[in-house]
Amino acid sequence: MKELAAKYSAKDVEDKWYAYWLAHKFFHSEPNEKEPYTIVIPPPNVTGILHMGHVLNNTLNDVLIRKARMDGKNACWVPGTDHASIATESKVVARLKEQGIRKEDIGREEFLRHAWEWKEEHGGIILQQLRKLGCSCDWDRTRFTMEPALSEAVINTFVYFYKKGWIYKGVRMVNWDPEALTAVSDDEVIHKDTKSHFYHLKYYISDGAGQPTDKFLVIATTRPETIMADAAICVNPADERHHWLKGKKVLIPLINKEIPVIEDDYVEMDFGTGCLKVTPAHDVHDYEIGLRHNLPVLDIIDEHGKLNEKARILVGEDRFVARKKIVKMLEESGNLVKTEEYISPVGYSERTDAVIEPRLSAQWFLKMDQLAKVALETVESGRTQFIPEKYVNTYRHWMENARDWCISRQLWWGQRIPAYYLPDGSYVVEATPEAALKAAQAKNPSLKAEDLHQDEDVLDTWFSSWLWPISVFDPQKPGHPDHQPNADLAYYYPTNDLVTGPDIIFFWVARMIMAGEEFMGKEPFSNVYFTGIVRDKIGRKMSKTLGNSPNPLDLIETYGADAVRIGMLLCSSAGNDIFYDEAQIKQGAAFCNKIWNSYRLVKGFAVSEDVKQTDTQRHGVDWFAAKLSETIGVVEDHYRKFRISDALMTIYKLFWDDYCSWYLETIKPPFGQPIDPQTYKATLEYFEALLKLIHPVMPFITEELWQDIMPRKEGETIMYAPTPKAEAYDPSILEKFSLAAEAVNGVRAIRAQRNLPPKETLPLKIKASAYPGIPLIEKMANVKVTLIEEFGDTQGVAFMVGTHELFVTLEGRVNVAEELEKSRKDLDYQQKFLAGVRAKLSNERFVQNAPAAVIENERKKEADSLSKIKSLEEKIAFLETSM
RNA sequence: GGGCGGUUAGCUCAGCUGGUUCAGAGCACCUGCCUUACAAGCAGGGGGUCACUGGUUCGAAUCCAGUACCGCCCACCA
Repeated sequence: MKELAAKYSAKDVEDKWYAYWLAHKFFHSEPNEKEPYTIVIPPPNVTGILHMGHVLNNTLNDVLIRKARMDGKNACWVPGTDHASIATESKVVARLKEQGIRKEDIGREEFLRHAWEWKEEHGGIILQQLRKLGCSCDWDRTRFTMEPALSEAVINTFVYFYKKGWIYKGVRMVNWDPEALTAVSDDEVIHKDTKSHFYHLKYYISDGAGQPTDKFLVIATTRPETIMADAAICVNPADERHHWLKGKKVLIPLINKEIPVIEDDYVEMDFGTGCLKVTPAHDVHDYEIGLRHNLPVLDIIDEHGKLNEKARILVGEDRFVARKKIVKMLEESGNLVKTEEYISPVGYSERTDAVIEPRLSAQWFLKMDQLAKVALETVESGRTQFIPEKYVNTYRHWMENARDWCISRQLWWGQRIPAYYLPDGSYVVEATPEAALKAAQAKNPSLKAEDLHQDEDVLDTWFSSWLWPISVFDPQKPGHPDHQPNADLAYYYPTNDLVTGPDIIFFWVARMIMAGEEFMGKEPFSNVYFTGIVRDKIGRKMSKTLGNSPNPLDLIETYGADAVRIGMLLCSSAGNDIFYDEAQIKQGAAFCNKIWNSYRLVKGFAVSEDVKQTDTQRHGVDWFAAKLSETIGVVEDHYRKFRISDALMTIYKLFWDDYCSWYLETIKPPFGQPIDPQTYKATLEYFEALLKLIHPVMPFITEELWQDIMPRKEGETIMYAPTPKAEAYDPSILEKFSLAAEAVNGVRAIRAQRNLPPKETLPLKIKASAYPGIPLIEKMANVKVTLIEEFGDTQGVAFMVGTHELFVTLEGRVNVAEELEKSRKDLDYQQKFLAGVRAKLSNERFVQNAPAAVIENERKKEADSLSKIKSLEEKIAFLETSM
């Protein structure tokens, strides 16, 4: 690099270095004798595109992995994508719909062909986008949850649990998504308070022959369209108001169907009317009551959420249309007593936002009790730590109440459940059709392959991603606890850190822990860092419909990847939602520019053997060495505690304030003059150390400049430069420097307040026999320092650094009245402060109870204050005489 | 309805087991500077009753209790 531009241009360097890193396989890891450091990526949806949440998450991952790499560990970041069953399938369905094709018409095979096509077209775009961000994933290890080996792992796992007796098929009330036409798990249902109505309906008592009498009871319901499926009316046996109903039968309005009145504790007496209509097919609790009382189940709503012929009326109507219509009909028939406004929690599908319909269907379940128990222990024992810790509570609560996991989905995109049905309706579960046939023939030797029919459902996506930390290394392992782990798995497992959002703590994190414990007997990661959710400036979630989500690639294009990374990290403490603001990215870009320009300065120094290092320069060099070591200690501590944004801010200030504003200004030779070799060498070394420190956060600009500091060989990279280590240093160096710096600040403040030109050298008197860093003060503050015993009777402005008194003489330019007023104010403050300290010291109980160090400190405060008061009084006296 | 977390400067947040002059940082803001690395900059500056109330203590932003508001998780009183 010959001429450095005045501004840093990210565009010119990012692609270049990323290509260089790839060409040299710097991201690739193989097991070796070094300590491994492993991260598996939270696999994004295969057809997804990069959003701000990904940027946050993957920036954090990349910072951790790059840091570990520079710390000398064998760092491996495994990337990949998730097939995302529902999300992908619904996208493919939508696309086919545009072409006028319905998936039912083309059949499974053909549909899957389209889906794979779609995956080939869109799959992996997001991984390309991660490259733009600078992510140092081991791309050779890229995995996909539905690639053959990983699918096999999923199937094996299913067979394993089935044979263990933990997977069972059962008819259950499931959360049915009438839009996606599949069952979803409890966790995929979002309850939202929704305005609805509470309809009070009259049910007339039957005369025993199916005719209404004039007596009736009143029930309250939010779902009048389901009355045709009522199997009973239920009252609490303790409810005296309803004792007269015992043994009676009532008639369902409109269809006049006779149903019994039953009694069950479940009914709350003081809710609604105390009479509950029991509709076993369309409500979970009602289903359970139905089981207890042996009630018939009548399912009147089809998979699309429309009333079927069993409803007898309103057949073919959508459930919500039917609701409106039936209310009208009930009103006309006189059965509607009243309608109340009512807000109740309604379940919505996480994916499609359709209102969930409780629906009875045959589904596959995985028992959770044992798995959850073990996985809870993993976290409670601290073998896996959550950052921040507060999520342990959430986790515990869920684990203690985990319900069996509904793992079947009525979809095609995914791993098909390896259950094979025999003509007699029984089934066998085996990993392959061949094995299934064998198992079937054991039951019935005459069976042939074509007699078997595989279950139509696929498995929940999470049933594959829970294996991720294992299967990416050794897909043979899941489902085979006795299988000897291959070399990769043995080396990389357990992984170190997982960075993910708290929204998938149950979906994914908890289940990975379960699978890890079950198949490996060991937790899948040591630490889980939960990020916050990225929100916009005013706190709204980023969403497509709101249009408040910027395209990260545009931002990278505009500001550079390093700037975007800084922008995301600046305000992201673990577990806190982060409020995205483009201003932060601008701040990142400004920092890039600052680094760039500091390098321009350093690189522009002419070095001459004939020049000797000055005292000031030596002072600066010694000081920064100490400062650097001190700060590295702080940074390491932040990293250990996963306080990434604090680590970043600490380095940011070290670079900007300490290195640029203090150090460089201190050692900078006069304009046009060369610098001595000793100082130059130190300056470059410090610069390089800073680059290394900040590299995990800003990979591109640091590589660009590191490569330019000195000639590097092909194949060298800052990526593998060791993290700078803190050296032992003398803390008094820092103390002395800060005394000097405070003197400089004091003079600068006086200059600024009084509008004194920076070019004018001012006389600075210090009342002391010695003061540290006088040459430095003279250079930085543009003053001429004299050490004196008394100020004498010259005019000027005094200030204090600690207990030292300093004085800028400004003969004839001092507004005595103003100075006097200011000094009196200071004196007043000091006297009050002293009074406070003395009150403390004269408090017997304080002196008795407080630790010695604290008392000692109060004494020192008292002494300091007294000395300040003394000099203020002297000053005031002097000023008064010169009025 | 149950649980968890939060409330500190205009904004986003630090402040670990109570005690250094503890009330902080970054950004934003104000003032003055085109000082030959950087105006994406330099120097200086203002700004907070630490949500509220009470308690514990010699001493509370920090510990305890209550109140208010905010957020998250869990939970289908039909």
